[in-house]
Amino acid sequence: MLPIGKFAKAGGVGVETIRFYQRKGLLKIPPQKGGIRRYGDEDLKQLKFILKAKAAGFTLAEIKELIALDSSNDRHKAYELASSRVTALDKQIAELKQARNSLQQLATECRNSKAGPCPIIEAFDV
Amino acid sequence: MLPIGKFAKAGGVGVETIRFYQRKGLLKIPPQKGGIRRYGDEDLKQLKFILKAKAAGFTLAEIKELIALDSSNDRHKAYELASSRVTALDKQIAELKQARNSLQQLATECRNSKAGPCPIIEAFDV
DNA sequence: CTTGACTCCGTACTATGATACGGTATTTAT
DNA sequence: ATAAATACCGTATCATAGTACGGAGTCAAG
Repeated sequence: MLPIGKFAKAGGVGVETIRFYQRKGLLKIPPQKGGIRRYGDEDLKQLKFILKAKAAGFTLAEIKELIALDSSNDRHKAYELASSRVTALDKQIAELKQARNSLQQLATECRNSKAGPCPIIEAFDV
Repeated sequence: MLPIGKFAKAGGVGVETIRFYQRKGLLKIPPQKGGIRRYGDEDLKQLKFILKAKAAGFTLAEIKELIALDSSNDRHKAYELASSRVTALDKQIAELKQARNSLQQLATECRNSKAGPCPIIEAFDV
């Protein structure tokens, strides 16, 4: 049973982030021993859940929803949330790829051409 | 020469966004006719520059830098900004792809399996 | 048994990118 | 010529995701 500092370190986040998640209702407040909260494996699991979902692009609000589904075991809702996130990710990835390729193109042109205005600036200019 | 409302519409943004960009120094304040600002082609070009650069993932602060480069014509700096943005985009795209694929996998599993706990929740849980 | 590290709590502040509000001035359409 | 629609300006507020601060309490090691 870890105090908040070690718990945060175990999750790779700051102490204030833990407290922030608690205030947001994403992490429950564990039982206290003499005013000091002690965190166990379940809490760490929950924290890692949050961090993984975050890495998948879920917002904290969506993560809160997912956590609620955990109790209700509403697979359909979970499926929908995941699917719409996949769609959103696809869109975002496509956009970023597009931006990435144009930008790469411009950077190369900028390096290869000596005369005239910088192609990078110019491209955004038109 | 358009007033701010039509100018904003022409760029596909809100009036307040124009004013916000002006305050941030991204858009210059055009000459006024009796207290009312009138926007021309150059202003629209500048606005579209900002929007395109934003779409490429530049922050407003970076865009401000790019705009400054426009005047100084510092190709080397522009190349560096673009390159580091390409690198950042590559990293971001890779991460999103990873997240996307795991999530897709989970969504499929969730739909195909009937028994046991929801794989989506479970995956984040472990 | 004290000193230093850690915790708790509430509140405030940060960054980013807008968006809204309220009062005044100006423009435009009828 | 007057009323509705716009514009101007400064300030405030929002959303998201934290980060920081100050004072009081607690814990652990020498």
